[in-house]
Amino acid sequence: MAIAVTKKPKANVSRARILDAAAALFRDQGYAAVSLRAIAAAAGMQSGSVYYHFGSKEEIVTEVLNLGIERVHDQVSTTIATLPVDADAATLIKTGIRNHLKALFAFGAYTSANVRIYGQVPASARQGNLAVRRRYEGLWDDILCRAQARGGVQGGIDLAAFRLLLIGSLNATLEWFDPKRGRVEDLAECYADILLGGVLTYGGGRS
Amino acid sequence: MAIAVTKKPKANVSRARILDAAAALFRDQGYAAVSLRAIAAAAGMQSGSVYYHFGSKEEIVTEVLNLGIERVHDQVSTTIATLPVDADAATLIKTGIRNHLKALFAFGAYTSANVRIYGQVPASARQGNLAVRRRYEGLWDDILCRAQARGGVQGGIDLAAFRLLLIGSLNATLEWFDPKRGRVEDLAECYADILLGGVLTYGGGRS
DNA sequence: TATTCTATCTAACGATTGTTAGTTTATTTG
DNA sequence: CAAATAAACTAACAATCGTTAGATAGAATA
Repeated sequence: MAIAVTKKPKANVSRARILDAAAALFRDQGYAAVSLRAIAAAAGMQSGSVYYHFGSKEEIVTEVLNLGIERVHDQVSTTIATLPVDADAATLIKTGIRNHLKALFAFGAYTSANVRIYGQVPASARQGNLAVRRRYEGLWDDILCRAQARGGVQGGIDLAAFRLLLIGSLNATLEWFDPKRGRVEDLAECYADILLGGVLTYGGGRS
Repeated sequence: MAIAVTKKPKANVSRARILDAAAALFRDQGYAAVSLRAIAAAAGMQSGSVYYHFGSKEEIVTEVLNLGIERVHDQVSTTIATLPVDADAATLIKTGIRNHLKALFAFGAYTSANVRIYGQVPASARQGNLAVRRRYEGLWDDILCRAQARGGVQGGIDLAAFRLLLIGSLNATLEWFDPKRGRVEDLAECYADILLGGVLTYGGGRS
């Protein structure tokens, strides 16, 4: 009988195609401008068929929003976990920045859609995204807190404000940086240099 | 006869009401989600009447986009101009940051709308906003270049990247900062401290 | 006062929206 | 092979969309 593990294999493929199509369309045109017919067409099916996989347009956008954040969360969380326990503040924050940016552009459709349409999605979809959002903010709070505990952060720095500045500036790169015209690693290095220079105590000692 | 300067006084009032209403609605719901009927209702008229003042929905959004940037431009440009010619790098950049944020929240509907919907507006509206955008980027390039000439900027800093990081992080505050719960001046101080500490040569010398 | 212009309203147009119901074709299971 | 389930299709629904045309008030002008 082989191993009957994968249930409904074809449905999962179609589901993924719908989500991919929706994410790309939402990113480019916004939530309301994208019709279910456009999503269905981009996924290679008729509009009615989409309702076999999702209950409503709202359900689709909620899943797109969640996937956008979860994929960045996983990438940052995983790579931070590989660092030695005594990693210094600069290494911690730099690793977070590099992998946030990497995930941002690797899953561009979902992450761009999230950044762009979050503010204009139905309230219930925003509500459905809140927990995942909070969880990612918590991950960064942990990273920054750990960096501070290692003694590498300036005294007067408001960690919550720094987290907002950091994530805000990283997400804004989606609006101008083209990964085909430059390496994401270089972008990360550049941003980390600027941001860390203002936060790390031992970043001083310049002329 | 008095001075017959102001032509069509009532039309200008209605025009402004339409733009105000449109900016707030675009900010909250995105471009496509806002109907002309909703704009008209918020401006206190019927949908057909809007077409007396604007030729199309696209024309409205183009003007909203332009006003959003122009008002920030004017505020920053004006305040920078009042600085002494020998103002140092920190003063220059800090003044830019403070007044960018002040204008951002003073004209919240227009500036938020600009930041949020620029990526999902018809191509022609984006095209109509390009010149104003470029002009504001040029203003910041001038400020940063002048700061560098005054000798206050670290050697390795990529000024173009810094400008993108700076404006990106400032605009992102629209998504979380509430001017009713905190002073914009304090926000500016906090952001300037973090951002400048990483760019200014004389920002070093910490423990 | 008669006329013209300004600013608005009303009513309708074809197109498109999210969604649903019923049907048909593949695929899996017994 | 037969029965059952999965996954798609077609066609239509009421509602709403941007936009237009023509009518109608009020204000300014002559």
